[in-house]
Amino acid sequence: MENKKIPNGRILSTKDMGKAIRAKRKADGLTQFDAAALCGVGTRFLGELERGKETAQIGKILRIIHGLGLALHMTSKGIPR
Amino acid sequence: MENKKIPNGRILSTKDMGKAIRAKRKADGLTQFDAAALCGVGTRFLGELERGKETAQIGKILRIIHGLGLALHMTSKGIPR
DNA sequence: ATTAATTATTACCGTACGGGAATAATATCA
DNA sequence: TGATATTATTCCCGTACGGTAATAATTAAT
Repeated sequence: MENKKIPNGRILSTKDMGKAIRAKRKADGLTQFDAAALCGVGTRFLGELERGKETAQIGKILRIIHGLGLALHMTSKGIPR
Repeated sequence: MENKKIPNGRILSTKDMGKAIRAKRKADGLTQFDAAALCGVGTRFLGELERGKETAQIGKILRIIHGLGLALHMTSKGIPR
């Protein structure tokens, strides 16, 4: 929700997700153009996702996440699996 | 990707995500109807998401995840944050 | 085995997603 | 500071998302 810090990569909003994706992309020294091509999406999509677009489609998001070498985990709150 | 087991809630595909969401919903004894109402989405959306729909929109997905008391985390592969 | 509950499928329809390209705005670099 | 690189915005357009309701199919309960 708040754009400040993301405690241990917890995703509460699309903003959080976008920030994490952008951070990884930049850490790897990729432009949006490069990363989009690498992940098989358009630059428009990647840019919008990084800016926190709520209507972005999950299949494409997962392609970006895995294409950039990120991992996504779902747990039950309070009881990590 | 394979629909068998999901090691520690790792999400590699929309199928994984859908299975995890359905599992939590059932563990809490909710019908799709109840859970959809709880999370503010339609039953159609929830049903499709649980079945692994790739074009479901992330904003709505996050509503369901948090509405059901699940948590989502993104990490860099190999180096947990 | 039968009934009840739940889920999947289908239809209608208004809104909109995202590719690709061009251009404006912003950030980075020397 | 000026040049270059990168990102954001805008446009066109074909495809489609998701709410709602009805119904078929499947699962659960008795």
